[in-house]
Amino acid sequence: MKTETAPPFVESHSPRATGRPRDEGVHRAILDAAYAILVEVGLKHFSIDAVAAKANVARTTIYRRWPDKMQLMNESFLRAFEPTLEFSSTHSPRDDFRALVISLARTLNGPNGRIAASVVAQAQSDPKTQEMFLKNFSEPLRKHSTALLQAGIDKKEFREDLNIARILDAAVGAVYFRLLFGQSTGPAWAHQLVDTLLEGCYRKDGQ
Amino acid sequence: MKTETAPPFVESHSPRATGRPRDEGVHRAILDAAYAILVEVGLKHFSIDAVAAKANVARTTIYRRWPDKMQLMNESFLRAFEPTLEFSSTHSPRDDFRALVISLARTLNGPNGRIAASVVAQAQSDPKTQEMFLKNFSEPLRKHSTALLQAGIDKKEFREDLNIARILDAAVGAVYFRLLFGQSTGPAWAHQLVDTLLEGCYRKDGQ
Amino acid sequence: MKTETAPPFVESHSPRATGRPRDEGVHRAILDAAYAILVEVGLKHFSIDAVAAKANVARTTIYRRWPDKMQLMNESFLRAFEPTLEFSSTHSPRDDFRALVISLARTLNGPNGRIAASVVAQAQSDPKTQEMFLKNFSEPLRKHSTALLQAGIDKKEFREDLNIARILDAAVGAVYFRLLFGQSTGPAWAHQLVDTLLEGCYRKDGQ
Amino acid sequence: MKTETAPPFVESHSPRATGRPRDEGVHRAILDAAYAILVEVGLKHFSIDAVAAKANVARTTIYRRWPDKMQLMNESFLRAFEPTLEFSSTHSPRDDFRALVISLARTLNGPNGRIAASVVAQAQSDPKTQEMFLKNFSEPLRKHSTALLQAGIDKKEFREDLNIARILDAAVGAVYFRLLFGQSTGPAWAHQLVDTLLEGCYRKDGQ
DNA sequence: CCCTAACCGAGACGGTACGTCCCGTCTTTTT
DNA sequence: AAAAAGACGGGACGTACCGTCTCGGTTAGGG
Repeated sequence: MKTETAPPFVESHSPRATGRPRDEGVHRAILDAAYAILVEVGLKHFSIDAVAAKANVARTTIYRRWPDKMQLMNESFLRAFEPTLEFSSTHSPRDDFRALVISLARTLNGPNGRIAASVVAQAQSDPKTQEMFLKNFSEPLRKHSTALLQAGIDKKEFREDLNIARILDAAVGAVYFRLLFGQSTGPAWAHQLVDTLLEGCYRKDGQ
Repeated sequence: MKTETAPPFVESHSPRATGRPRDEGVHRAILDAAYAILVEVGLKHFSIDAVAAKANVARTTIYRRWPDKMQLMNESFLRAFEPTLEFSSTHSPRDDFRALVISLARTLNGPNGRIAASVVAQAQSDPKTQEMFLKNFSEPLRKHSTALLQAGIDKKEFREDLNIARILDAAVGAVYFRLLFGQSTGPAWAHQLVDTLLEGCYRKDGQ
Repeated sequence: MKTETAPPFVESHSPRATGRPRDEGVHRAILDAAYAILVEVGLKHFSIDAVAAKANVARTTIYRRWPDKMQLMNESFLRAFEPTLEFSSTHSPRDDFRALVISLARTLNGPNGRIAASVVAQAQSDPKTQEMFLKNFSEPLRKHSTALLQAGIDKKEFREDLNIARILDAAVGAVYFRLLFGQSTGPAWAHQLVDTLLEGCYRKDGQ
Repeated sequence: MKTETAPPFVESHSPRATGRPRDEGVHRAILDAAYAILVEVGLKHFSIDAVAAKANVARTTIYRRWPDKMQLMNESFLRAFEPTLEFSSTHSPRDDFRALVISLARTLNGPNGRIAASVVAQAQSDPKTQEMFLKNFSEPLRKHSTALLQAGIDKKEFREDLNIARILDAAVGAVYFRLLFGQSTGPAWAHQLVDTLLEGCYRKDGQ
């Protein structure tokens, strides 16, 4: 009877067994170009031709790595937001939550905001983009936030019956809505938002 | 250089005295077709050709009335949401607010939600669409909601220092975020959302 | 008194009932450009892009009129050879035949020869081209030649059992073979060819 | 005393003394694949990729041996027609000539005909192919045929002033023309052709 | 018996051209 | 004038091959 447990963390995609290896610089150049175009001239002028020209790369080279425009944009988005996912954890749940929301708001207030908005727009006509956004970006953040708020409950700081999911819907939704309609999500605004939301989180008794 | 853009809502003074008058039925047929296409096959396949074909109308006829694709979509959106703007007012501010949010959530949960999502997507590369959405749709709703919540404060039902604007950011943002990412905004969810938000609105004393 | 005879040669395809009529100058410009490219730089560099550029026309305009490269080339060929189909008829069958072969040889010896060679090449991977060549170019010429040689038989100038089809195979084949392999088909050569072929056509008796 | 066995002039046809020798089987596999593709799916789908796939060989391996597509096709053609060049010689010039033409017609009537037609097509945009065809295929056959007809003259079987070159132009041209336009060159047809041509070759006196 | 140069597979890369889909403008006839 | 029909210039799409260029892994012969 072979239990035959597969090795726990094997990367199944054997990276490169044969053939000329891909030029990593090209990869970077393309993503950089894609990022720059999205930020500078926007979604409407984001075309494979434009990216290829800006990256000094043949159009075919792009198609060799990404099946279409949308996938390229998705990866461009992911790369732009990868370093963003550093969550700081302190003692205080409310401070952590505040920091998290403000961090999100600040990020989306900068150039990366244009990328995120483009991705959201694209997601309206591309299920893959939608899925990517949720799975690779939204859910991790949500998972972390949930834990954070739960800690607040455990510490008796927040109400026991707090509906964590809705608080997060509200916080994240508010930030995105303003992003999508050209309204800044600066620190002052973000502070107000968090304060307002936290107000409903505390315990009614002696606080 | 004929700009020739007829205003969406005809002013009372008729500028032309001669020539064949515009067929009003054609106007409706086009908007109906635009609506149907957006709802049925989505933003990606929304093209002037498709609308013209579905409306049994020549492409020229569309361009005579709308300067481009985007304006047509905008008007299609406005028409779809015009009858939605019925606000019911009862005695209780909290019930009114609840009703309002649930009404918005329900509307966006139906076929009209696809239109709204398309408009939001388009707004990312078209300032005019953004402006239209804010001015003709978002602001009226916001104005009404603000009054509603203010009434709650005046009635001493809500905290005096309630940040109305942020509560609305949160409520509206949450609904749109879920709309944009394919998550339903059904009544149960909407109820939870409102309950959670209201929790932070009440006065701390005996309520 | 109007006898009202229907026009003898009505084109059944109602040419253009509605819509903006096609610009005939564009048609000419495209065919001219196609012709020039085939003659000057040859089949290998004959591309839709090149033709469009030379004709100062959008690529799409070409595709609106011809389904693909090959059909364009075919029409270019037909137009180049249309004025060639003037057959002169004198009293003497042998002179007529001689004139015909020499005429064909001379035509193919000039710039039009490059077009014809390109068409023959293309016919090897496109049945439509093959059919077009045979039906619109080869057969008319063959039909006329057959009549011509038959007249020679009727006049007792040629042998009664003359195999007209084979004589034509030989004459036409010889000209094309030389065309296809870069050997000139000048008048001297053509004369020799015809003389040689005619030698087998005469009656054996006192002639 | 130096033995100095260094070869005075290096033979050009032994370029490498070291390294892994080329696999002869690969050479055959490639040419077989090229032949098969040309015969089965035609010139249009004859691509290096297709040949490589069919031969189970890397594209590089092909390019190491042939500079480009055209040269590969040329060699494929030559190999296909190499064994064809067996000329049978009997006593009778007219029979030999007849046999020769029929043999050519029969060969081109079979699968090899597709190769030959492809080569002729390619020759229209590649001088090297043209030269190859003439030098390696056409001329040897022509040289042999010329000798054969000359023998007929010498034997007083054919006319003294017979224009051998034109007779050959006619015979070969006729066969190729039919090949290039999808008309069979079967034995019956070939017989008729030869008979017709021979008719003009005989002496006028008592034969 | 190992060294080494060439072979072989695989595939990246810069390119060219293809044929398609829309865009928004224009030109013409019919109503 | 409006309306239908469709030509036109143009931009971008994604695909198919071209011929060149690295790679890692394999074979023989020559030292």
